[in-house]
Parts: sequence; structure tokens; C-alpha cells
Amino acid sequence: MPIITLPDGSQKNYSKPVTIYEIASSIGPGLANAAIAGNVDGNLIDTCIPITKDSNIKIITSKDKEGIDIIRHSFAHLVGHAVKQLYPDAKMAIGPVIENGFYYDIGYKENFTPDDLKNIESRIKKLIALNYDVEVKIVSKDVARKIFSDRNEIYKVQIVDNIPENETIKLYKHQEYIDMCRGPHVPNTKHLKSFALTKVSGAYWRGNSNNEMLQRIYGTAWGNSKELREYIKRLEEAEKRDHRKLGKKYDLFHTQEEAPGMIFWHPKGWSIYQVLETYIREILALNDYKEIKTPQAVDRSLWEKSGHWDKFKDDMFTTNSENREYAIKPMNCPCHIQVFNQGLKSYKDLPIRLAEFGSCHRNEPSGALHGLMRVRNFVQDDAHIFCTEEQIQGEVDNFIDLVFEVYKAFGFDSIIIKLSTRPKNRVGSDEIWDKSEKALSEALNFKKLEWEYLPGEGAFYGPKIEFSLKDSLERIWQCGTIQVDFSMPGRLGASYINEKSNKETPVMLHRAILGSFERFIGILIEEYEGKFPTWLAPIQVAIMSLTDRNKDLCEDIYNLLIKNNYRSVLDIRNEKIGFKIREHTIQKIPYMIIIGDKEQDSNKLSVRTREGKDLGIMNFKQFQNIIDEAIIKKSKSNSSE
RNA sequence: GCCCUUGUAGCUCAGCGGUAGAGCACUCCCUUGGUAAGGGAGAGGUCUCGGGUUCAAGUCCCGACGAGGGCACCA
Repeated sequence: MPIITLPDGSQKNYSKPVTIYEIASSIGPGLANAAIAGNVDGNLIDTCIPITKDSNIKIITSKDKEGIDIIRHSFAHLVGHAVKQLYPDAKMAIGPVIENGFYYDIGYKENFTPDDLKNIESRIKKLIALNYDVEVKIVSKDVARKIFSDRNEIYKVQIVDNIPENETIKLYKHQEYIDMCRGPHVPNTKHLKSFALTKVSGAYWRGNSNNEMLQRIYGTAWGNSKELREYIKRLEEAEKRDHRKLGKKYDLFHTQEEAPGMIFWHPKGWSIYQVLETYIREILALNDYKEIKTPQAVDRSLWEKSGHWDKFKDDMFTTNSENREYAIKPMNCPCHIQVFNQGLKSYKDLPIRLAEFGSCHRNEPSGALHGLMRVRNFVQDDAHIFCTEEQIQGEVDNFIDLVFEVYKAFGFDSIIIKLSTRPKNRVGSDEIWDKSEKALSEALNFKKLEWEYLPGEGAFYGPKIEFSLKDSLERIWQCGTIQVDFSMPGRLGASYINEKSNKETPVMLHRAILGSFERFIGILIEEYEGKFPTWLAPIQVAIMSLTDRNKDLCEDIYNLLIKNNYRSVLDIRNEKIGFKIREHTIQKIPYMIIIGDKEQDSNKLSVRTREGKDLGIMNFKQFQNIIDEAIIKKSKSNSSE
């Protein structure tokens, strides 16, 4: 005889098993009508499943986060219902919930187009309007297999076959359509209102590119139409921050057909790049790194020894000269070991930290290229630390601090940390991998950081910690990294003399703070929406004349600015001051100096910020104090705010 | 690499079988104006490239290349 405890602590006694729907009805018809599912002692269940024992329950509606996810999941089933009506030969595979929506993977003889999407969408609307009940049925594996094989649902049969033998299967019946799911699902399609099918794409069955490609239909769904509108609005706003759009708008860089995946940096974009490089160079010096420079193309024999030729031959650009084959370097590590190998090293020399702003080329698949984020030629703020085993922990600790220090300077607060462990395709013994993975996980735990494992995603020579950042559309990009490598130094003959006068192989730590300059700048553009903090801004000051009478003084001040290393632009065009201010504001130039007769007579400057704030009239020295403070603070907004 | 979409003036886009269009930017002229767009005139395009269909192709079809969204990949 179940005693049901509600979230407010009140209890209800039932003389027989009771369903969520019945409990909701006993509270009120409104709640019964809104009930999507129930949370029973932490587990979500359908509204029609009888509760047999004493439980704490909560009625889930579309106002709950879980409710929205259930709605999204049920929408996936509706895609199935609609698709099977329109395309009876379609074979449904999987239809999970994702962030903000859902998708369904479908096998079909033809590929779906946006027109198909429209048809499916309008059919879904018709089905919703029927307000039909969704029926739940719990069956055995054998029954489920029979149902799906009778219906020629080959993917569902495969999924059934992968479910453990003694488990039961829940079927959800949407009129003539039957789907399989852990559930719960909405009890009636009346709960399904605000949705849109957003895109079609191909997706490999079971995520394996050796398998056939299925059609994936993506959708978004929300508790009400307001939430849906807000979501679409958010997407549109995010798209405006796209670094590829802003790169054009602010004249930072471009790409063109002749060099896919490689960047033509324009003066303004290159200015950002150089400020970053200078900053990182300061950081390296403060942390006892030595900067080096190594060759761009190296004979294939070195890549054979390092293991790259074996693992990444097709992903390297190669070139020939006088019967020798060279690879354009895809990484700097083998070259750094060559530098280390020059001259005999003592344990007293370690750790040796060799840094390079190394330009690397990787022949990435064409479909992977993405603006500045994924390119074929990029420059890493790369370094390799040669050390003893005992020194690993300390070096990793210090590096993690360094990454946080640098990311903080850019205002990044949500850094995603993952530890990628041994992949299938790897070099080195299991013992070495155990040791390397442990070193990294212990360092993370020591720092009390939130992180998670990424099994099998490590580099072929060692595990890695990844520090990732999100772009404006919430896509995650790996930036910083530190990787433990017990293999490559040995393969390439690196050694030092230890305390007992014996030759020993050093451990090598691969590490990068920004990752690639290209990707990091891409993230920065989106993070700042083109409104770069003064220290990074490609143009820091615009100086403009009010009338032609003020041109000469403007030129003088412009020269004074550039002699003091302020990145400046002179605007003495015959245009109204409002027009000039508008243009430079749109270009997000932090400071604007206006010179008219008033300023000329008093030998002062009128200063305005890109935020529209009038800083008033001041002399050059006073302006310098203001801008210097902003530059030193690296702050996101002008110091005047 | 795979699936869908897409490629017109410097930029953003319209045109979708019948002599290439708009806005902004650009050039010139007038205007010298005090804090987010003053006015006028002009110049600017083998419509990504290569085939094909047609009396006629940015416009329809095929292919290549690039780009966008996914998938796979990401040392």
C-alpha cells in the first residue's frame, strides 16, 4: 500500500498501486493535464506506470528542465511517426535528446533535402493537432525483436540485439508508429507544441565512417513558443559574433580558394597576432623558457624515426628535392629533440624548456576546415620541457598555473579541462602509459580542478590534458594542452647523464598555452565581438579633425601618438564630425580624439570612448595616463568606465 | 573524406531562360559642419572554373574547386 510523499512534504496513502497521472488528478485537474512524467525517488517514469511502494515523487511538467528534455525526446518520436507516414521505406535508427533539441538518424534510399524537412515539419504539426495518446508497453527482447523485424526496422533490431539478455524493453506506440525507448515520454501529443526542424545532415551509423551514412534530422523544441523565439534570437545573435564575419568587417584576415585552410593576415589582424606573441614571449621569459627556431621541412627519415610517418603520412604535406623526400613539419617536437641532442646534457641541466612559435602544416580533411579555428597552417606557442621523471609533477603543476594566469588575462572564466588517455593506435608500453596518465591526473587533482576523462583520445605518444574554450555557438575548441611523452625522446636518441654517470632518456612534456594563434584569435574575436581591449585593439586611437583648419595639428598629434607606440589612425577627411565618430565607433576603436578650433586654441584634446562617453578636454599627457592605464590593466572596457 | 546547402560589383544581397541590379563602400564636385550617416554626379561585374541542354544560360543539367551546417577526423 504505497505512501506517496510530495515535494512539499505532504503525504497521500493509497490502498493500491497508483500512477503519476492519478496522483496529479487527485491534486487538481490542471496538474493532471500538465503532467508529462514523474520523478519517483530520483527516477523519471511515465505518467501511466503504477507505483507500488512508498515513494517520494514530483510531478514533471513542461516548466521543469526534465520536462523539456522529455518533450524533446518525444519530438524525436514524432519525427519518426511523420517520416514513416511520408517515407514508409525509411528505417529509423536512433533519436536522442541533445542540447536545446533532438535529432533522429534515419536510413533512406534518397537523401533528405530542406524541402523534405518542410514536409516532415508540417506533417508533425498535423499529428500534434490530433492530440493522440502515446501508449507505453513493456515487452521482452524477443517480442521487441519480432516487432521491429516484422516492420523491417533493421537498425532497431540491431539495437535490440545489443541490449543485455534479461532486460525488458519499453515500446512507445504513436498510433501506427512504434518506437523503442527507455523513456519516459509525454502521455499525449498535446504536450508537444513549440518546435522547429533546423537542419539535415549525414551521420554515420554508430558514428563509424566505415558504416553507411544515415540522414540526420535536427530539431529544437521548447516548453512554449516564447522560449523557442528566444532560442532562435540567441542563435542569430551568436551568428553575428562569428569570427569569420567579424574578420571581414574589421579587416583582420581573409582566406581564398588557392590556399584552403590557410590564413592571409591583414595589418589589423596581424597586429593582434603580434601583441599576443609579444605577450607570450614575456610569459616564457618569466618562466625560464628558451626560444628557438627550427626548419620548416625535414627529411622523411626523421619522421619515420619519430613515428609520424607511420601514423600520419597522409596528413602531412611532402615535397621533393634531389631524390630526397621531405615533410613540411606537422609538429615541432622532433626538431626540438634535435636541438636538445646537440651537446652532452647533465641531470643538472634539467629541466630544459625549449619554446618555438612554430609554424606547422597539417593536411586536414577539407570538411574539417573552419575559419581560424581549424586550419591547415597554424602557429603554435609550442614548447617542450625535457626533464627527469621526478620533475614531471612540478612542471605540470606550474604549467597549469601558467595556463590559468594567461586565460585570466583574456577574461576567460569557463575553461573546460579534459584528460585524454591512451588511444588504440599508440607507441610505448602499457607501463609507461599508466605512469603518464597518473602523473597528469594527480596534477589536476592536486590543483582541485574540475575535469573529466576522455578515454582513448590521447596522442599516439602520450596522454594529454586539454584546456578548451567555447566559441559563440558553444562549440568546444581545444586550445592549451600539456602532454607527457616517455617515447619520442628515446626514439630520437635524446639522453642525459644522471647522478650515477649513466646515460638516461629524459621525459618530454609537450605543451602549449594558447594552442594555435589562429584558433586563439578566432576565439578572442568571438569573445570580444570585435571590441578588443585596448592592449589588443589593432587601432587604439583615432584622431579626427573638425574642419580643414585643424588638419595640421591633427597630423602633429598623430605623429606624436605613433612615436609613443600607440596604434593610431588619422582621419582628416572632409566629412562631418558625427560621420567620422560613427565610423570609428563601428570599428570599435577604443579612443577617439577630436580636434577643432577650441582644442587648437587651448592646445588640448577632446577625447571620447567607443562606448560614447565624453572624457572631456585634456592635454596629451593626461590622455597618455588614461590609455596607458587601460593597456596595463588589459581590461575589457576602457578605464574611464 | 561523406551528406545537405551554397558561390552575382570591395562588402551585404536581389535577379532564377531573353541586352547584368540595389544599398553601403570607392572617385570627383558642392559643403567647413562640434560628438553615431550633409548633398550631387560618376566609375565599377568573362555572374568561381570547365563541359552540356537551348535559337538564347548568373538563371536548367553534369563535373571540378571553394565556402556554410552536420558526420567522421583532429599527432
